[in-house]
Amino acid sequence: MADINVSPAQRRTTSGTAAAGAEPTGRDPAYELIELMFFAYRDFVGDPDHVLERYQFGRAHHRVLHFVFRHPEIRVADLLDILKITKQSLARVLKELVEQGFILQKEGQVDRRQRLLAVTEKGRALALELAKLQTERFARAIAQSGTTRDQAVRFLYAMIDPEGREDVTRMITQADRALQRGKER
Amino acid sequence: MADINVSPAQRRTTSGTAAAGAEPTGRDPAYELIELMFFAYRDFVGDPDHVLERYQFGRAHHRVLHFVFRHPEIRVADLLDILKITKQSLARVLKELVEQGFILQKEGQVDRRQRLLAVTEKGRALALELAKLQTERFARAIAQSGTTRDQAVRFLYAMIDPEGREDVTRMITQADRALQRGKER
DNA sequence: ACATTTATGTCAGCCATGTTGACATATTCG
DNA sequence: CGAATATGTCAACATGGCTGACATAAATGT
Repeated sequence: MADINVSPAQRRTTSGTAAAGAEPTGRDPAYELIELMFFAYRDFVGDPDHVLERYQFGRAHHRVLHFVFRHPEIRVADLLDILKITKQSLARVLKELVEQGFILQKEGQVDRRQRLLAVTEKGRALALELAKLQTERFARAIAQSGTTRDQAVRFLYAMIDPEGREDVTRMITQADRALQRGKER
Repeated sequence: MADINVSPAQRRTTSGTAAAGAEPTGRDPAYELIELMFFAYRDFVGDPDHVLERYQFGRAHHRVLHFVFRHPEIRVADLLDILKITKQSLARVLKELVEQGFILQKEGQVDRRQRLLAVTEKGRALALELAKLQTERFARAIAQSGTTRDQAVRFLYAMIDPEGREDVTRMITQADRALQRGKER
């Protein structure tokens, strides 16, 4: 309650469309938003970064751990598809996560070529710890900015390429359901 | 007007505080927001990435070019301070930007140890092109999400570490003024 | 005036994480 | 059975961070 910050927006009078004598070549660049996005993301990933140092892990490990946590028994190919990296890149970090006991691989039951990935209890704990850090940042940001959670969701969603939105939506709801099933069991 | 998208938020009923029989260890992780932020940022930097390929530049070049564009005659030390990288890292990309005529360095008038950095006309053009791509993404996101620009600004601002906010605010307003002076001249 | 500090540059090497290309293995499928 | 698929692995390379050490020129303090 104490921390309603003075935001840069309060110093602004106009926004967007140039009223001054500029060329009519589209709209004014939104430098403020661009830079805020840059710094916001930097801090957003900064929290987990610090924790991951404990295990000599980097952001790549975080991403793998997070999405494996969110998609228990995910196939390697699907994980690659989410991360949009090559299997060689994945192999390096995945190897370390497996060796240190955060993730385990098991042979697929229906298709034995598959190496299904899932987090161990240790992996779950770390993934949760990192997610909570980021969740708290969002909670603070939402509260302090006077936005609603849904506004933030809609805004970030709309920042994604239109072609990719459907996939992301599907992915998220699917993960939510999978995690829900895990809890019930 | 045609493109009011169906956002993931519309499928949700509750949000945040767990009503189910979970442990009262803080709030539910905001996986949706976390992942949306990840994909939003990926696409946000993706646009410039494609353009930069033309010059064999990467994101590092983009960041340098952008902040030099925004802070004409910036000192090397100040640029390092904004980017939070080492001078050795900066040197590599800066060298290429100078060699290819996007940025020029001039000796400081008052303190001749300084190498003040500024974009050339070519550099300005590229920086503007990239900024416009990102601006369009924001404009779309704001329009389609039914947020206001100020809401977005306040939200992103509040995502930044509290300790860093003042600096960011100061930096942005200062850059705005510098750019304004440049226009008037 | 001279010693110190400051602003910047540079060399060398390391690390993390991405890439491509080629090839191996096991399994499934038509 | 042969082709396609899922995965793993080896080797080499690119990018962009990092540390440490050292060099130079200019400013600054006593």
